[in-house]
Amino acid sequence: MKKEQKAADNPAAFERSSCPITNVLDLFGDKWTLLVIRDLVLGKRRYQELIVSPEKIASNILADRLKKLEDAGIITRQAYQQKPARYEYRLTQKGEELQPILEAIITWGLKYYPGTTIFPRIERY
Amino acid sequence: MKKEQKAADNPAAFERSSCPITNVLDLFGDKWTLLVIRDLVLGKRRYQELIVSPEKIASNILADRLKKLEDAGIITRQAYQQKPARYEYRLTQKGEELQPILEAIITWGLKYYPGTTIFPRIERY
DNA sequence: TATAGTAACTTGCAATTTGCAAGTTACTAA
DNA sequence: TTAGTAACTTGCAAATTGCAAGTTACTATA
Repeated sequence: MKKEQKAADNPAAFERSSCPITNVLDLFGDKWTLLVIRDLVLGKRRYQELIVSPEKIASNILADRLKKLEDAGIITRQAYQQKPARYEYRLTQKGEELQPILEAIITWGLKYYPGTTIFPRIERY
Repeated sequence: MKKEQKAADNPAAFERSSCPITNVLDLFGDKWTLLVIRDLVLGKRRYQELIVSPEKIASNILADRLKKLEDAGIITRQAYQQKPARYEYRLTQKGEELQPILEAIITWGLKYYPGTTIFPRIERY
């Protein structure tokens, strides 16, 4: 639906409605974004670390999701070297506070998808 | 990616990986499915009740999501009259147990999307 | 008998997103 | 000069989303 028509119904200028769930899903409602958050929680930082996962995320999808998360203030992108510039991604406070959502999903998933197991955190110095 | 190649990497035959989050997102990782669950939690039962929401879900998307949720055992579809057959949808126990996920999303959403408010439950007899 | 209304969808198709796989950039190392 | 690396971008086919009209199986009304 056109943004202008939704705006008419929606004076506070949320994208689809004033429901918090709707607004969260506007950012996280796809199959990949919360998996990127998972991997950052587990300690991955660099693009090459994030691209390696059993789910085999496509590199244009990973790049797209990282950009959206950065724009939303969920993660930061920081250079760890200069020539050439290379970057690490970290969760912000806002991003860290997504963990209860992941935990609730894990709780439900472990119960209803027997045989699933939580992935280990990677060691970081 | 082809299902056969993923199956090779994935002996327990999960769609993408053995992570519980991944499996939950295989069903809920889109912008609409958790909103359908929200509306069922709020007491909506019939298709015409579910189709009316500020987010203006498309009727083919609603039908598609209800079918998927029924196939996954999250909701039931029961006739409330016979001629013509007309149906109500209810959450199963498995579906009710999604509420902690919605609650975690709401908690984060209320904090980070100021001005959002939780929708009221509808009165039911 | 004809017409209108209702609820629960289905359909055709355009627009958008996903995902494959190759390519690009800006460096360093050999 | 060539190869390697990390972080993406690109072109394009396949899949999904979403619009809006249509269908089905009934009942109500004139």
